[in-house]
Formats: sequence, C-alpha cells, structure tokens
Amino acid sequence: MNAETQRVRFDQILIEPAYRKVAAAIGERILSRSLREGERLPPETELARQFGVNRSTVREALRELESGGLVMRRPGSKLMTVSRPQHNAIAEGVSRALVMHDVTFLEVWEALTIIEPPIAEAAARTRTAEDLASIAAAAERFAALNTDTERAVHYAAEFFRSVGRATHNQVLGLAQEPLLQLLEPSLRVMIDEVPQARSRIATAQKRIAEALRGRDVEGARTWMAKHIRDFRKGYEIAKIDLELRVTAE
Amino acid sequence: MNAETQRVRFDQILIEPAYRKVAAAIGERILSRSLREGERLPPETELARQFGVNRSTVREALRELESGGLVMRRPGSKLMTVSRPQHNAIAEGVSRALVMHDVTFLEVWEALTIIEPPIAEAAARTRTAEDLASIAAAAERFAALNTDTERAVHYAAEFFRSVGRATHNQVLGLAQEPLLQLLEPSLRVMIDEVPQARSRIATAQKRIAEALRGRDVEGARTWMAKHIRDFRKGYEIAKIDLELRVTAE
DNA sequence: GTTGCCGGTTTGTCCGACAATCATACGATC
DNA sequence: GATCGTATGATTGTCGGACAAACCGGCAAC
Repeated sequence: MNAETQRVRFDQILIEPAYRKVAAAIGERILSRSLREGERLPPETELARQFGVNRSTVREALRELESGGLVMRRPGSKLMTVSRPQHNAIAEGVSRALVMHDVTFLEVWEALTIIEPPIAEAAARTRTAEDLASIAAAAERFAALNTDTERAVHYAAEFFRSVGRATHNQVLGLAQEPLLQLLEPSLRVMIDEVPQARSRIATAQKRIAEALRGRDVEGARTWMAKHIRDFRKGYEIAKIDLELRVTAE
Repeated sequence: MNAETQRVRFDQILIEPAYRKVAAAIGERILSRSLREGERLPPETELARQFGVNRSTVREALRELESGGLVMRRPGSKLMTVSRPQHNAIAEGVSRALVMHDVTFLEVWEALTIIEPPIAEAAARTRTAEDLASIAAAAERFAALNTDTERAVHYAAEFFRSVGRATHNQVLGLAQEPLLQLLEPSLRVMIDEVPQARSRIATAQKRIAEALRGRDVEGARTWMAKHIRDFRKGYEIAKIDLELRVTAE
C-alpha cells in the first residue's frame, strides 16, 4: 500500500458546450415523441430565442441531430422536419466505424455466415406474399443482368435486404445493412473476376426463394449458408486476400 | 400508354450545402488514412482558409464529423484529433434509430436469440486466456451483487460484451452492442420484479463460461440459447408486454 | 388546371469580435 | 531533478449582425 498507488481519485468533471446541450435537449424531445415524425422544427431564430443562445449555436446543434438522422429536410425543401433515421444512413455510420477499426473481409464474411442463415430461417416463417414478390423480383433482376456489374452487385445486395425485410424484424434488417455495404465493393471485384460467380449466385438465390415460398425453414437456412460459403470460395478464386482491410465505398 | 404516365423523367438534382461538402472532404481524408488516428486536425481558421469558406461553415462541418465519431477531442482538451469511432457511441446512434422505428421488445429479443448463440459458438473457438478471465470476472461480479440492481444490469450486459470480444470479430461485437443497450432498461425491471432472475442468469453465465473454457462449441451455443430464452420467460413473469416499444435510456 | 408573380420566411453563408481556456515554454522553488 | 507558478500566444465557444438565395403560400391571369 505505497503512496504512489493510493492517490485520491476524482471523477472527471465534464463540461459540455452549449451546442451539445441544445442538441441533447431537442433530441430528447424527439425520442420521447414530444415532437412527432414529419412535424416541422421551429425556425432556427425561434429555437435560438427559446434556448437563449445564438443562432450559430443552434445551427451547430442541428448539424449534430441531422447527421444522427433525427431531423432531415424533405428533398428539395429547406424546412427541417423531425424524421426517423433511414436505415442506410445509420448503417453508413456503422460501416465507417468498422472501416476505421481495420475490419477485415474475413470478419465481415464471418459475420454474414452467422447472421444470414438464421435470418433466412426466420423469413421462411414470417414471409408474406408481398415479401416473396420482392425477393423474387431481386433474384430475377440479378439473373437478367449479364454485363452490368454495378447493377448486378446492387441486386445481389438487394436480395439480402428483401429477405431481411421478410423477417419483419427491423433489428435484423438494420443489423445486416452495414455488412451489405461493406460487402458490395468486394462483390464487385468478385463478379468481374470469377466467371462462374453470377450463375452460382443466381442458383442460390433461386433455391432460397423457393424454400421461402414453401416455408421450408430448414432449406432456407442451409441454402443461405451455402450461398454465403460460396462467397468465400469466390474470394479465394478472385485472389482477394481475406485478411485485407475493408475500405469505404 | 396514356400521356399522364409517359412523362419524361429527370433525376433529382441535389444541391449540397457547403458545410456538408467540407465535412465530406475531411471525412474522406480520414477514411482514406490520409489523416491518421490521433493526429490533430488543423485549426478551424486554417481549415476555413484552405476550403475558402467561413469559420462558421467549418464548425458546422466539424459537428457532423464529431457526431459520427470521426473526430473528437481527448478529455480536457480542446484540440480536435482524428479518432476511430467508439463502439458504444456508434451503437447509441443505432439504438436511437431503432427506438424511432418503434421496435418492440419482441424484436430485440428475437434478434438476440439469433445473434448470441452463434457468437458464443464462435467465442468457444477463438477465446484466449485473457478473454476467459474477463468473462469470468463479469460473471463473478454479477453473482456477487445481490442488491444493487443498477450494477447487476451493467454486469449482465458486460458478460455479453466480453463474450462478444472473445470472438475477436469486431463486426459481431459492434452488431450486438445496440441490442444490449436496448436490453438494459427491460433487464432492470425484470431483475427487480422476478426473484429467481438473478440466480438463473448467474447459473447460465457460469455454464457458458465453463463451456468456453473447455472449448465446448456445442455447449456454449446451447447454454447461450437457454440464457436468452430465459429472458423471455422473465419478461412474461414480470408482465412486461413483449409488443411494447423499446424506449431510450 | 397550369402558369406567373409577389411578399414574407427561412436558411446558408459571411464578417467581425471577444472572453475563456488550452498549449507551451521559461524560470523559480523545493 | 521534479514540481510548480507564470507569461504568452493559439484556439475554441459563443455572440451579434448582415445579406442573398431559395422556399412557401396565396392570388391573379391565361
């Protein structure tokens, strides 16, 4: 019990700048539904008056809320309205975080092997007729594209998204979105480099879609697992180093 | 093919405000590692000069980057440095998004049933001795707390986190974090309302920890599944409506 | 029903300013 | 030699005011 290690400890005192307090205040009102979605926010001058701060300070707070997706403006409008964060916007933040943390392709792929098969399984139980339609549409569009890599990649990802939506569980849909965003760049390379990639993906999609149609829980899970395993084979054939760090779009 | 539906279509032209362009420019430099982590950002006046905009505009851009976690200041400093986003900060954004999307307890619980057992399975394969130690520490601390609900909840969540870390897959760790954040409030209620909750959780933790120690892949998965299923029973005993929407902290 | 026009709002951006705080270097002290 | 006090400059947080551009809603005209 020597003197060096027995120093008195104090908690760090945190001083928050006004712009953050303002952001927190508005954000709380939104989260608590006191401000409802679609409702427009008071003008900046009005907010500044109410909070007793300068308009510049309010604007900095708004930028914070804006990048969190809690407020946005409808396209082509300048009026700020309360909004629910868009999935792809939120996922982009997650993707950037993962990129900054030097996540490898292997980690993304491994996460996909874990999360996608159970998603397919759940989707087999809960899918509606509309879900089937949008899943089939994505699969058909992918199969129809023999040259346009860019759009093929898009529909390959869209297939996963539509299966995710079919679970009717938003948590799962949002959890898979960052993975898809990180997957896309490597998928692009793979589809270009590996000739048989397109047909293998198309086949897997068809099998999965069939299983979902027949509410075949087991089939959906195993075909999805196979679909994901195929990606890894594709990586290896395309000579994409699995230990490589993923990069932003 | 009537005239109404056959209008010529134009893509929406998007005009981005300067503050967003500035944020994008700086963000890109960070993502591309041109600005490295820990490195300090040029002063606001300097950035304003380089971009040819006003300092106010730069500040709005910085708030955007700040809330994305790409820049931060070390505690007690005012100098902005490049940073990798903290997991809990990112997860908080995801949590808020899910709250805004009216996610129910059932959805969160269902996502946990899907994601946690495979995580435990993966952890059984990859855990190190240090991982075991921190998992055991969380379990012991939880078991030792018989009165302090707040900290008990914290260590129940911390147990999941340490198992997640043991996978050595950052994607999985980050994917589970929002779920834990949303779980905590309901866990608090449950531990207070259901007398046997503590002992059941403690037992499950112990079994999972043992399985991880023995690299028992199957055991880790099934005990984790049981652990999660128990939460649902707890919800029902505590009369927490599973269709209830989750709320922010 | 579409188009043109008009006044009032609201936002995006700029300028200039100042106090508080931080970073850093330099002695002074024990 | 390590710690402390101090002086100086750099940087941020916040403020006030300003103005053009774009948007909003309504009304008149075709």
